[in-house]
Amino acid sequence: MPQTLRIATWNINSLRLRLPALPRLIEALRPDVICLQETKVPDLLFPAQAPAELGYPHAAWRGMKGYNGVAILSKIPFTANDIAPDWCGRGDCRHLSVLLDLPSGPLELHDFYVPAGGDVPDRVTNPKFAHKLDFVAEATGWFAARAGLRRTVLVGDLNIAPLEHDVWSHRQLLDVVSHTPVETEALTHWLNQGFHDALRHFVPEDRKLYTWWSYRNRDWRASDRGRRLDHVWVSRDLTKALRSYTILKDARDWPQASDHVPVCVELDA
DNA sequence: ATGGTTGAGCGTCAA
Repeated sequence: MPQTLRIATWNINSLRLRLPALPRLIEALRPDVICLQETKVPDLLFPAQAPAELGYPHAAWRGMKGYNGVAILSKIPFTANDIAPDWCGRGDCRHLSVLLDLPSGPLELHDFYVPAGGDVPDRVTNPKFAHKLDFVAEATGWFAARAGLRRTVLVGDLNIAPLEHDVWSHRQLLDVVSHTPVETEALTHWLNQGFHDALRHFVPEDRKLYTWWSYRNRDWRASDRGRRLDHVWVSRDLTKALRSYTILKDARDWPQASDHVPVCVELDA
């Protein structure tokens, strides 16, 4: 009887503001591990007692003032896995990795928050777009150098919707940051360094699938101009262990909702 | 082409 493991990922867009929403996520998804992005809280101001109070006694965080920030909350013990570089040398708190201490052996977990990239999809005139492409290229190279990836799960807000049906209108978004060919090709190249797209494992590529809806729509559900920016990837050896997925679309209607909704994948671990 | 909204934290900047 294999033990199942549920890993959730959510761009919480301010941990302190949306801490009251975490019990709803937990009730709905019952995750063993929660990976958060855009915590927007410096490490010294992180509510250190909150994870244990929520039933997640093992926690790690990497944050800064105002922007970015990632955190991992876990029911399962883990050890820090500080093996990655300081991406693009910026110290900007976009990645955290741990080794989950499972009965079947350690499982390597990566929580990423990829730069959004600004508004103009041009690396020459827009330094934020250059940073995004450089970040993805550096991450791709780093995983490429670790050939033979196994027992590894990568989650997070990757800020790129790679497939045609990961956006509401492929044609209208080809020039919009998050869905430009240079980004979607770069993300696919990163994925191909030993990973399998766990959400598209369950949902055929010709079906629309979103995890984010802009705040800038009066009725997000009616207009449904979504994008799939949040991802769960597993190393190829874990493909056969995938059991189910949930995109918690209802969370987009929670009070003071994040513009991203939680995503959860269950696998035999 | 533009604007639309939210968060951090008090200027605008980032998304």
